Amino acid sequence: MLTNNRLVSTGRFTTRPLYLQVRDALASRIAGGEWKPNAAIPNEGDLAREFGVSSGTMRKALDLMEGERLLTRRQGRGTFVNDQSSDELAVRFSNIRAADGERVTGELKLLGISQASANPAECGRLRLRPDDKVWRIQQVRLHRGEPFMVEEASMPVSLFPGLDEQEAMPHRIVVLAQQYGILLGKGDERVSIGAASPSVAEALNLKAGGPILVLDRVVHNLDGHPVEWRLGMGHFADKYYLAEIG
Amino acid sequence: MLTNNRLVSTGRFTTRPLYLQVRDALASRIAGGEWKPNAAIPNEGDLAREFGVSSGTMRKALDLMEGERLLTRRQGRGTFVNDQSSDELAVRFSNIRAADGERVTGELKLLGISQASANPAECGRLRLRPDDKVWRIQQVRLHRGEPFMVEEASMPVSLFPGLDEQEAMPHRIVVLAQQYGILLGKGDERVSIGAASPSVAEALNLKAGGPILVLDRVVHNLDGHPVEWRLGMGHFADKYYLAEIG
DNA sequence: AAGTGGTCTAGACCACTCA
DNA sequence: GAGTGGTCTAGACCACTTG
Repeated sequence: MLTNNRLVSTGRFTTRPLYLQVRDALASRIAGGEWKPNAAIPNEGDLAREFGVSSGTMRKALDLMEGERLLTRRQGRGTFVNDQSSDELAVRFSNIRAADGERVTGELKLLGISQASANPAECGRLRLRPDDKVWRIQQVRLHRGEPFMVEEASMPVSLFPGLDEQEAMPHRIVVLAQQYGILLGKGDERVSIGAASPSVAEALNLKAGGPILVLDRVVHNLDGHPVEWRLGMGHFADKYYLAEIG
Repeated sequence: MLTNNRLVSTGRFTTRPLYLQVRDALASRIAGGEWKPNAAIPNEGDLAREFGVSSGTMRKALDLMEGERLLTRRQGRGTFVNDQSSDELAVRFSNIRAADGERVTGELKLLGISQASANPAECGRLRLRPDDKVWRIQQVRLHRGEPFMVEEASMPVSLFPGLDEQEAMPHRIVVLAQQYGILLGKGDERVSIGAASPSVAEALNLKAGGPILVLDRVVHNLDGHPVEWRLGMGHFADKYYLAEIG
């Protein structure tokens, strides 16, 4: 229970642990833009005093947020808000590697964007109802000038209002989410074998019907609600998909 | 610095943090079989007293080990050593799912096991030298009686001495590691498209040269050293590979 | 009621960074 | 030398499980 940056527990009912309430309050400062990317935030002691909790509790909240990739703490320097569009973090949902092990992100070319009512597949993957609206974005990803993956992304319009009116629309969901005050958590990606459709084959200079990898990815926010569904299709002749497991 | 379950810091040189020393000591009790799978271990206070640290420090060590999947803590009940061969944990490196989302582990059929000097590929993936010995194991994985994946695994003989003399050799690396006192950490898996070799095609009832998924996986111990390299090959017509990302 | 882990406190001291 | 996060202590109280 949170009132004016002061956290209280009624003592009568089971309350959300203090350190989680603190985390929520701090996270909303980041999401709301009150604390900007790369900015230093007050030190542990000051924050603890401000929220009326012990420094141990504040530390637990901050440690948790570091694990959620919202903050970076550096001994002797301070605590900083992570910039989700930094080189390091912007690629965290891209798991394609070149043969030499180097991460392949490539550049994106926008093919089209449109708005529609969610189809059954989108309803299932994004947990929407049939009358909910989605953005649909088609893109091609290039590596050294060569197209290697066709992408079809869907996002709830409710989360990204006015997306098509942006002059320079960012292509990465990570950057987009930061702009719209959405804190991203984990995603899951289904990798399977498919056959190149004529349009995919043409875009990637492949033989129609030939084998391709299909990357079916859903990215969630910190609460686990779907934010983006993306279908990626490519041959990945001299590339591989890298998963960390265990 | 650890002497007779008593942890001391010299104060003069930089020492490994206490909670990490405690973690190492507790982990070696599990690896060494002193604490058996599913057994309850002493409570926080008793352990803290035994090691001469505060309960906060002991808690930090225990929390860390819970994150490493060595322990499970349950409020009101106690702290328990995880059984790595339990249904829940034994499958943690298996990421194949059926079309309905159900995890597919299947049964393993052993085709052969042999010992050899590590080839260049094994040296690279397992960080061995050319004169190091490896076990090579060939298996086929069945789902509802149907073979769907051919597996070729390599493991350092130094980690698994006498492996071929076991009467009932366990197939899962997780179970094997627990028997040999190896604590597993994370793994990485490379997923790519390949073509079915004649032998693979025959084993799986596929067309030779047809597209298959190749799963190239290395499992490490808690220190990050490679324990097993496995190549899995299959078509996965009605299955997909699921990766958790972010 | 007894025992467990989970939360929370209010400090101390250390290691690191930077002006 | 001042300021930061990292480690560590020695408790208290709460929530949960079990006999």
